Amino acid sequence: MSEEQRLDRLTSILKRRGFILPSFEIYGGVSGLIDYGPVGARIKRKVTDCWINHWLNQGDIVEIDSPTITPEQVLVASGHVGEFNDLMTECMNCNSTYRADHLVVNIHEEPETINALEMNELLKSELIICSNCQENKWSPVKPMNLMFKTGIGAMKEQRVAYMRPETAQGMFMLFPSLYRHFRQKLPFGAIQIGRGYRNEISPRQGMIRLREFNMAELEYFIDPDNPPSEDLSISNSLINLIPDPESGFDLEYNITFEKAFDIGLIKHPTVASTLMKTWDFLVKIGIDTRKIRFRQHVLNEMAHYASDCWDCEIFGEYGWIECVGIANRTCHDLESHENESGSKSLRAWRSFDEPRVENKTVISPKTSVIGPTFKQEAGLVIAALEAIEVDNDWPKKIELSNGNIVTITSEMIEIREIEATLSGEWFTPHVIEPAFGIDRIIWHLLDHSYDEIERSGESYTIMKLNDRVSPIDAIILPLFEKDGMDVIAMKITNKANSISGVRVEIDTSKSIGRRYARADEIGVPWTITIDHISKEDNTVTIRRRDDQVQIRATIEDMLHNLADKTIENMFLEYQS
RNA sequence: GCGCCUGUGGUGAAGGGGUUAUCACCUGAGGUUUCCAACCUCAUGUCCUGGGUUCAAAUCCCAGCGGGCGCACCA
Repeated sequence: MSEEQRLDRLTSILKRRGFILPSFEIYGGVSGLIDYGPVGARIKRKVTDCWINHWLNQGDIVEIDSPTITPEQVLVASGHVGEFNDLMTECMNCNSTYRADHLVVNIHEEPETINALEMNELLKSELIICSNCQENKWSPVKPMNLMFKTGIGAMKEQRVAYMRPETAQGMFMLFPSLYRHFRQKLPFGAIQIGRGYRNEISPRQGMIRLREFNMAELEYFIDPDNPPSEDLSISNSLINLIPDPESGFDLEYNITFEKAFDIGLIKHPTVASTLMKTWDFLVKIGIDTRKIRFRQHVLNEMAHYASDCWDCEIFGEYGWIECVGIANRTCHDLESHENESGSKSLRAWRSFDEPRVENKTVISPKTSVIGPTFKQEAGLVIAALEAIEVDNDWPKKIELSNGNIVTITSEMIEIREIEATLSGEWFTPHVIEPAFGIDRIIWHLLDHSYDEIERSGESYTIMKLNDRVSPIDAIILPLFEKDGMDVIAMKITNKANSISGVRVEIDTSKSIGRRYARADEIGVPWTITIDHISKEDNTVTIRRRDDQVQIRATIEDMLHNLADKTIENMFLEYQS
């Protein structure tokens, strides 16, 4: 079997056996959209369930679910509307396409703020030449919208909206509710699994770059002055870490998370524990530990909201692919939403250890004088007085917010010493976010599990998925579909499926060897065979997929272990 | 978006301006004491879509759609 063709063989088996297929194929298909077939959808369900439990088990994290249709304002505040509407231009000589803001970066301070008309003018500058052909004949710029735009409302006056490019905004929208739910104590987090949408220019590489994809994100809200940390010494795995090349560290490390944090490679304690939990999850579902690495973003690669960022990359047929992004989004999102919406409920309260007593000198307006003097402008006068510095230089002229200048005399005010007791303060929480690309993770899970072996001169395929993520728990096989074996098999199937959390299927067609082969191909870890002896003594054979070892057990024991997910323990004397 | 290559049953391939398009595997029905893709009989095909050239197009040409690679893009 040639290694070069492995990707083709894997892709075709995924299609043939109902894991992953192109969407809308009878209409020609749409690039960047895929279907999970009957086998793939089961695996996806198992992976996402496992992910949800992984985080919920932490105790201070809850699950939420929010709409994919998102009003424009939300995405203006988050920065996506600006970021996702880049202007593109084309070289009229050689047809190369560029982002216009990248071209003018040397002649303009803030390229991202330029509008289309300005940009067309700037591109006429002789300084801007095509790096491909050295000409400077640029087409008029066109916006490249990476978000799917839609409108809320069926008739006129639609409110502009977009399909969400990430699930995270849902968690930020629910911050006030989460804050109450957790009885106003940080840290806490919210997770969400759902679809995200990006209208990619050119989706490529099978299911790696999709236009509609499954994301799983955690927003973990923390007090930046008191960031929670976990005991990193519980993990002694050596982790492949690639620091930012400009950070002054070596190019690559293989060290524990604890060590990486101690030497300052991972700077933030909560980021460090998030990296560790990300690693734990990937290992739990069966990603090959040798094919995981964490790469620190260089400063200018970081997203507009992030202050510290690591990618978790997994190696597969397409090379190293970013599958999880771990970012310290700081207070960016909550603060932006506070500014955009005017909401005051996006903050948390931090009590001081000791109440702070502050003595202040303030200008206290005498409203009994100011009122009759300034009449309807009195309110503006009081507001203006609050903003000026305290001194004893009266009378003085001050400017009101409506532009009028008024004279304030010492009779209108009183200079007073006041004592204020502050028991705490409001602040905007920081957010640590791991964002998992579920489709990319499932791709690599299948890639790492796909095993091609040779058996009696023929190639043989085993999908070595572990119990946690296998599409079904077991397949029930009557050796013959007669003599009562079919009846026993049906009984076992019904009984097993009535156990909560257990899913089995029955397969009666073709020879027993072929049925084993089919089960191996879709990654079923156990096959249960009913033969003539089963009728005599209620025993069946259990076959272990990965080494074809068989044991004999009673139906009762088998069902018991299936329910407890402990079939493996029945093979203890056959350790391979 | 641009350039090059490409599209034939579920999968993998062969062929190719002219009756009914070929093969293997898979799948379905039946048979066979059938424990690792055994065997026997039978069954199952929009040659990606649209337009053009032609007496005749799955085949040649053009466009679209899909796939691969390169450039650009991937906040």
